[in-house]
Amino acid sequence: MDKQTVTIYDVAREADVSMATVSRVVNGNPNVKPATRKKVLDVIERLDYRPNAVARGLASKKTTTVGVIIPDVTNVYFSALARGIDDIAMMYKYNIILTNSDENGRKEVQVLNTLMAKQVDGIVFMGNDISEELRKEFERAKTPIVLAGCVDEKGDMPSVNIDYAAAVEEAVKNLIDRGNQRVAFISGSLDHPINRDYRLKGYKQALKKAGIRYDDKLVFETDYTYKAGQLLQPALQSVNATAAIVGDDELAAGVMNGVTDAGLSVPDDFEIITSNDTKLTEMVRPKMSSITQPLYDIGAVAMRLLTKLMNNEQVDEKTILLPYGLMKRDSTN
Amino acid sequence: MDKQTVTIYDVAREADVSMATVSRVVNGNPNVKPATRKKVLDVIERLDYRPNAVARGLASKKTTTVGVIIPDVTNVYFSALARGIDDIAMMYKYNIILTNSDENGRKEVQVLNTLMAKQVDGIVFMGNDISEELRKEFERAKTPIVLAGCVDEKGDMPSVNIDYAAAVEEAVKNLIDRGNQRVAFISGSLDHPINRDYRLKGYKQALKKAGIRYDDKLVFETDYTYKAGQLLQPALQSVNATAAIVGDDELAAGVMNGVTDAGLSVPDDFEIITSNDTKLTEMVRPKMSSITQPLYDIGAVAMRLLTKLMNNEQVDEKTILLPYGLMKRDSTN
DNA sequence: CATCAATATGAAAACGTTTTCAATTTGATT
DNA sequence: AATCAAATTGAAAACGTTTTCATATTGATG
Repeated sequence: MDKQTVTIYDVAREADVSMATVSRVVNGNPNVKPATRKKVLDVIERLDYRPNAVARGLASKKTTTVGVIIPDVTNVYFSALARGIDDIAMMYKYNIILTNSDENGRKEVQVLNTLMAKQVDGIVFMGNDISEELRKEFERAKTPIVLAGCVDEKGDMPSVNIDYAAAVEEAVKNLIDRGNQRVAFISGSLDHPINRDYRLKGYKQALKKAGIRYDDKLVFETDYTYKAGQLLQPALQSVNATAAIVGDDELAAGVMNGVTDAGLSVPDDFEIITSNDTKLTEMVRPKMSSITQPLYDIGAVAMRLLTKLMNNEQVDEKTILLPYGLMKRDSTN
Repeated sequence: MDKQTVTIYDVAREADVSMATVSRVVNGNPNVKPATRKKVLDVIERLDYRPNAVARGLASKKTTTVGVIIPDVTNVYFSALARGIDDIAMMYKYNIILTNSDENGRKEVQVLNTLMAKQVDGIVFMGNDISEELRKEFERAKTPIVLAGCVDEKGDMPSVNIDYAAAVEEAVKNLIDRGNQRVAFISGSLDHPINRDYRLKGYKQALKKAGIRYDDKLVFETDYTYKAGQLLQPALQSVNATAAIVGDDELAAGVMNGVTDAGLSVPDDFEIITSNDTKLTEMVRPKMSSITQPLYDIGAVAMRLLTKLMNNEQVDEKTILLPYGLMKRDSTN
């Protein structure tokens, strides 16, 4: 009934060697005579011995597990990053402990502590904001942490992103160039640095270069949800917006459907550019033009960076910006 | 530089008690005199002691971690289940190690073994098929395993699903009742029991009850991808299908867009019912009618069931069927 | 064949907890 | 005051590895 586990000690006894030797062959240490290695391997096979990773973790102080804090796996943007993270993690023999934070500061702190208690070798953090409390926890953590799709206000943590300001600026310029004088800026909370310090900045910059006066009535701060976007239509109409740059694809889909459901035509009456280029952009009609981001790669590169940090390898640049683009689809002319 | 960790031993020394007592207060064991408890708690606070979960896992043979095998986090259907799993896991103080399997049998087996090596207390498995090899691994695992959104051919593993056959039958009947004589059946591989033994069976049953002859030209076996669905349009037209029951929402979105992009009208020329009721159904236009499944709940209930199994609690029913429904939206008349 | 360096091995000490069992203290009851 | 049960505590043995250090063993070299 009880799990009759076979331990390294059993193998050692059967193979008539010491535990140390078994450990060596299991870990591929070359200092083992081929004959001994074979003998041990045979016993391992015969006994169906599987090393206990927990014991290993205790002894070696390495768990080959990394923590991943994600706002919500259900969100296409984040799950794309998560996939990149997991693939690279697996490639380097790590597993990931995945936890949803709902962007809730308290939950984030708590989850971080659990992960540290579990002795993860590193952490990838995704989220739109880093609360002061969380930052403090990050600082006292001895474990390497990298941010993915998440900007660090103070700019000192390893991170992987695109240049959101430049991307938004380019997108907005694109809309203005086609004659849109009143371009709405729709994003999540402006408390989030990514929105306040990057996207909005790019937006303003584009207006400025085009000689258009900034009008804060055109700035919409909302939830990152489909529903929230859909409900925005009347407000957009009331400020005479003819186009919008939107910070999230689900949100953008909501905006677009709100607009079309109200009888307007996208892109003829209203143009939309969204920000994350998830597969959702291709599934809605019209297909949404978008800033393109290498989502999978952001996760993958973040994880790769983390492996280097965990290995104490020299890393040249801790703040990585990946290239972005602009993909024209059918929500713009 | 090296992590200067404070251990239970440090606390014991400072508080002038034994490790055993510290362990007791940390674990909320009631057999500790209040005064002692306070003394220990104070030292813990002062030293900022954090129990090492790995050591704890080794000593107690419990890791409070469960493994989750998922085909692809990026898939809305599965990520919805995953979210339910994680929430309940967290509620019961478990963490989840999440690994993508890509439905690749070899990878599944390998991942399962890694999870077992890491001594997870339980496993939730999602996937469309259980290969023979995998089944064998499942059987020799001493760890409880539950299937979520995944039918077990042999019917002996704990699982949480809906009654796919009945749901599909009802959906197809719905289409037939509105006059559709040629209803296409579009799903993923028919090698998967869920398609072959349940959905297709429900489909045939509905035809039979309506007195319509089964025509295998109307059965389309394809990938669960948007693209695959989109490319199906010519084939659908060539067999004069006027409606379809589709096994996956992304796939269905592809089918629908393929049809509309070809100039046909949904639902007037072609009706569609999809199967998973993910949020995607609301985002496309027309919105897709769907079999409704309590996705989040399937994950949640599966995890809850797992907690019972892990605790050796009595469970009355190991094969759980959750209620389904039919949601009429705009892809049907 | 003596010597020395390299190569293989093993003994035992970590790693940081939980848990068992016995010992001690406490408090209530005569 | 004596007794006994219950409540608290501590010592030490797990848990299953890795790793250090010393010891054998081997092979090459002069």
